Amino acid sequence: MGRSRVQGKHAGLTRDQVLRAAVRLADRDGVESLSMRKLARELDVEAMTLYHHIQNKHGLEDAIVEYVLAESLTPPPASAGWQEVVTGHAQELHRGLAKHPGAVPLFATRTAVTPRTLAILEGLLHVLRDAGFAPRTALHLVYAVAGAVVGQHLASAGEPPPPPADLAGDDLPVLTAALAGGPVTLESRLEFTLTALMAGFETLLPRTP
Amino acid sequence: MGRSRVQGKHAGLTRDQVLRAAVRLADRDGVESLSMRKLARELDVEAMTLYHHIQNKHGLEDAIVEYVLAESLTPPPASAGWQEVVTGHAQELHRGLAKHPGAVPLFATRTAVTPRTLAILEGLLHVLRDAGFAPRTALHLVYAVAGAVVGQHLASAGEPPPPPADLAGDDLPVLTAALAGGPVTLESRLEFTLTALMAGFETLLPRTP
DNA sequence: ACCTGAACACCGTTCAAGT
DNA sequence: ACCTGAACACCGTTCAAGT
Repeated sequence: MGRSRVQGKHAGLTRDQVLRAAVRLADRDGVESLSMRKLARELDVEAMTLYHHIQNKHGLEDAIVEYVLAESLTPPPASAGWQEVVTGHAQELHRGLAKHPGAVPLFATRTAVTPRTLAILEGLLHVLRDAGFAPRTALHLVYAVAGAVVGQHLASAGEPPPPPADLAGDDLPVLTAALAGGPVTLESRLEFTLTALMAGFETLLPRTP
Repeated sequence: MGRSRVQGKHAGLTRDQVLRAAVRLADRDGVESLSMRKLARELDVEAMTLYHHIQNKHGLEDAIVEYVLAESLTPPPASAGWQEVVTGHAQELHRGLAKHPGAVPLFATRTAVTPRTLAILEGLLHVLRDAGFAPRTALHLVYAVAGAVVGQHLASAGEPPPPPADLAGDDLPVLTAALAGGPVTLESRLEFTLTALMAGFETLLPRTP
């Protein structure tokens, strides 16, 4: 709002426009096919122009991850139970990745450490510590949940989920039985993993009967 | 052993040599910098020669994943407790990834469904079913473990593990406390995650006192 | 059969130059 | 300040040709 922009030729390409276009392209065609030149074309600009808004391609990838996280994660409510807070965080992360499937592979290699994500992390740790977890245990717990969510997304980000049911024949009876109810979906895998993790976390807590 | 190789010029580049060189280069420089041309140079051969042994770069990446898994995973002992079998499998996967850090990012996008990996999966499912898990639950369990191991490896495959201790100041007291004992390592994160998962799995089993 | 070389359509990024 | 165009050093892959 209010930036006067009558200097050059196209005038006024913002970093935010660049990032939004990058996320859109990644979601449409996949990150691996996202190139500086293609992104520039999409923005009706020369490729070199982008370097005024981001450092380089690495920086663009980091920024995409930060963008998705900023859009998805909210500070945890300080007055809720730790189970609620942790599963809520997992769900936010899950929805963010589901909304931006093209960005998922970037979560494999890049990490976004921003003031905002650090503040959210601190919020989670605070709730967990108040619930009785030691600070370091709480940090491990958050890493475990985040790693599980990202890990399950990545596992289904590749090719279409391999339906090895046909290959099975009679050699793989238990696998065949397991797949009889249809292919295992990302959602069901994620729900199972988080349920198991949460149940496991409970056992780490000192008894409070 | 025994293949006569006196036909062309260099004579006798095998697929296995190609794969070994690819894994070595990936571990040395990272997958993202692994190129057909570089790999060919390493093997003292023209880039196009590689296409006689692999379909294309995609195929090479799949083959690297298969190579690492074949090297790391063994069929589970049929006569061991399910806890032993599952944690053993997780450890094999962990060691394989630790031995080939350059290949780790590939596990994010590619999946290796070979007769061998399917047989190992069936072995795991068999043990779990005998232990009282429903086939589909067993499959979810294996996916949860594999996703956790890969997820934790990926989380630390990126940049040097972010040491946000200094950024913390006084705004992030619980995080600062959590990091007081030094940075959280891949090993400790993995151990915590697997311990929590295993504890969670126990609660899914019908009581057998 | 196995390997080569030139060629095509791309990349990310630097640098000097334009307005 | 912001944007451009040419240039450099790369890519993966096709294709026709060599032995």
